[in-house]
Amino acid sequence: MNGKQRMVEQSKQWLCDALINLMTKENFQDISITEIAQTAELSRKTFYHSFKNKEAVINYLCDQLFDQYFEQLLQQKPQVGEMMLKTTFDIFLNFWWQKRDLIQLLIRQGLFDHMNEIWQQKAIPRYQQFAAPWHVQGTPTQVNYVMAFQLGGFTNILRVWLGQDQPEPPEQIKDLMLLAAQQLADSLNTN
Amino acid sequence: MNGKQRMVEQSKQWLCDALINLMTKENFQDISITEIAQTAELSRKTFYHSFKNKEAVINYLCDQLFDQYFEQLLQQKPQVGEMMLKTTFDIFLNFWWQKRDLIQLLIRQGLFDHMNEIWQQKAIPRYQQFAAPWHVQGTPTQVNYVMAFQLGGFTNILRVWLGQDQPEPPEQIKDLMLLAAQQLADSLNTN
DNA sequence: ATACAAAGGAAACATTTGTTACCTTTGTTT
DNA sequence: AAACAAAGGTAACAAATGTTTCCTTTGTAT
Repeated sequence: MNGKQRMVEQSKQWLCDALINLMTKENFQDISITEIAQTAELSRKTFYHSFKNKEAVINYLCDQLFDQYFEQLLQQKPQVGEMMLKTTFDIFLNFWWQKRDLIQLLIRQGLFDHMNEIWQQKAIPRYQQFAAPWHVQGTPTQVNYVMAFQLGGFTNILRVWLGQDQPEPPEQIKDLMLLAAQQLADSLNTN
Repeated sequence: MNGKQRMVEQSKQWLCDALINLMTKENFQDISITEIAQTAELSRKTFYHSFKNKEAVINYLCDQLFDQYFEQLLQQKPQVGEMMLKTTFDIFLNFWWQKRDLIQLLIRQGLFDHMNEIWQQKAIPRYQQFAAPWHVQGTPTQVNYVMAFQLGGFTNILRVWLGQDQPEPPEQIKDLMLLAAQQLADSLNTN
């Protein structure tokens, strides 16, 4: 990354930070571009040079979050076989526990689904080149749906978990998630 | 419902229809309130009387969809025990298959998560007074997470399914969903 | 070192948004 | 039937949005 690009990225980051900062005090809807630019000590022109609108800032933020998550997942690459689901849960829960302040802010501002949209769009292609718990056998279509189901389940647990004012520590949620998966499995076995 | 209320509901419905109509031709972001009002042959004043903004129209629409779904679910109330999960899948898939044109429109316009948000918020309290497949034993917290997981899974399958130009017929998806649940169950049993 | 391209600032601009004031129409109540 | 309240229409309004013009600054390339 050269100096020019770094300059742009820096501006984007400042605008992001400004928006997050404002969101702790004010409703997302009521925050104006002028306000964001002023807080970031940049001109409105620079805002519109960096982003299309307010939502695009959230997109950028979520993109970054997602990339961080995937980086961490690749480092601690869960091994296929036993414990894989548990390890994946662990990485998932610990990552989002670290980011809980930001996520709670997004949830309170009604922007969680915005994140979810980006998450789902980026996750599906990425997981296709990666051994995930749902990567068992099956046609590509089957894998896709199995993945969608589990990914949706994970994300929604995240929503419920961090949507609370005082979320439980990640270890407790891990047990609850295992129970959730187990109960689903049981409801199949009664047929 | 008296005539006055009916009048308001009628206006809301016309505005809804107008927005849906415009969304088939134009990007949601680019549709102005003026345009919606003109298409509905009502004044901007009436729009602002009925809704806070464009998003509120989508909320209203999604509220209606949700209520319709739940009505159908209560009519065909799946019985606890065997086949419950399958019956629930059936109702779910057939309902959304009927509504696929609208859902596909929402997905293409990036409004699926908007629907998801409303869905999740309304579903969790409702399902608490209703025997659902995840209503097995456990503390309220446990039931809540089990429910969140499955609900998120269902919704995300819906996204992937109807996000396609030519979605498979519901029967095929039902098999895929059962497979998804089964594979999750299997990945637990290998531990 | 100079020329060049990309980024930022200032300010003006048309549009859109959300709100308001005033008036007319319509359904409800007594 | 008369009075009233709620809804719709017209038109004006301030504020915010998104775009443009012109100019300055700052890295990059030759």
